[in-house]
Amino acid sequence: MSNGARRGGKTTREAIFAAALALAAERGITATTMDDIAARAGVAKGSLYYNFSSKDQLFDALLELELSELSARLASAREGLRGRAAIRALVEAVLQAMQEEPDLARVLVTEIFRDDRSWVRTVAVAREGFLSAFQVSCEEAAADVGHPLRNAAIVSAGVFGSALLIGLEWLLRGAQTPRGELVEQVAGDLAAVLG
Amino acid sequence: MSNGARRGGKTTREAIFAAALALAAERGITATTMDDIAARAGVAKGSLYYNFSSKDQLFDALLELELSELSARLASAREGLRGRAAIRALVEAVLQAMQEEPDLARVLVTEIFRDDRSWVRTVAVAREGFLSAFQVSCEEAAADVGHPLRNAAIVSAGVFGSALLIGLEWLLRGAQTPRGELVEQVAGDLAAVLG
DNA sequence: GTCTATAGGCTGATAGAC
DNA sequence: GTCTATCAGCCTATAGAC
Repeated sequence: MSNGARRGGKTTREAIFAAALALAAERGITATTMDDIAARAGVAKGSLYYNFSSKDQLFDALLELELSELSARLASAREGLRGRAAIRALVEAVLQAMQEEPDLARVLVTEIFRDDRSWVRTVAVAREGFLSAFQVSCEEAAADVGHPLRNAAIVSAGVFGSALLIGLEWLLRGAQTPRGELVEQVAGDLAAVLG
Repeated sequence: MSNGARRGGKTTREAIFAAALALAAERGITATTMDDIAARAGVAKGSLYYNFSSKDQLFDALLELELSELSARLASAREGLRGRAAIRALVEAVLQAMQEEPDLARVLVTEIFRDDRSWVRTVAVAREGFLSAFQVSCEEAAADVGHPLRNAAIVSAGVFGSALLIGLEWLLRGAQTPRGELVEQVAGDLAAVLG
């Protein structure tokens, strides 16, 4: 087949990515072998090395693709909004992403704190992008209520951390409450509790 | 040597645990080999298998030990306190643990979301213990301000998540602000921002 | 572009001396 | 209890046919 071969509607590259992401979510990247990926993708191992120069490079490319899509989603969620409304939209976008791509969420959480891998830079850049989006909105929200932040970077990390664990707990419980409602409820509850 | 042999003040078992934890923090458990652990601990590989039946069992024992110590610390931090004061004490205890044992923090974060390992139950039990400590205090705090929680489990997960990412960001920036001050500041800032 | 076959290195685990 | 020596299996990566 010519470049961009298709298998059941997917290019070979896409099939490889899908298999690699699913397996990495199940057992972690290190424990995922090239044989596993080839088998799940329905291609031969040789095709993996035709499309990617190594296992590390495969996962670096996969993470870069997924992270750039995620960044775009967060950016568009915040578009046209500011302050508290923007924060709520960002949190809701995080929840939506976790719900729609739980495999990606799991891989990111387990890889985002590692610093010895070849894709550290890819992940670090994305992490900072997420946090800075939250930080801008947090500073706006604080200014809006006349309460300037002393430690904006740490506060926005806190908001991001809430969003992550709230998402995990929510998914664990079957994601019953609708996203918008959940964000509204929990934001109010957290403010009351932290006072 | 008789049972409980010592190497530089540590029993062999302790030396093995210390080496295993440090290596797992650097590269993850899967990527840490028994040869690495033996070399860093200054013992022969045979001694690893004399003290533990397998690599999985070694890490299960390590995590169980560390998690039970962590649980005890959180429980004693909350002792005699309720509501907001208890929440602040819990968050501060989390920050202290992350500061004093960054290796453990990193390993826990990366392993806590995996569900295919032999130590899942060990980690899951600890996770639920942490969250329920937060949940009790959150419900008290909410009741104290006449704002009953609609989703206590999710809200307490949110508080725990804040504590985790706040701790990471704080450590990343050199842990300059003293813990107590940081918790007080950030709790107020978060409440203002989330409104 | 995709396949099969195979090389070469590393890893978990065991056996047996001391 | 701790050591050294060694094995059997698995994993990344390459070579070459089609």
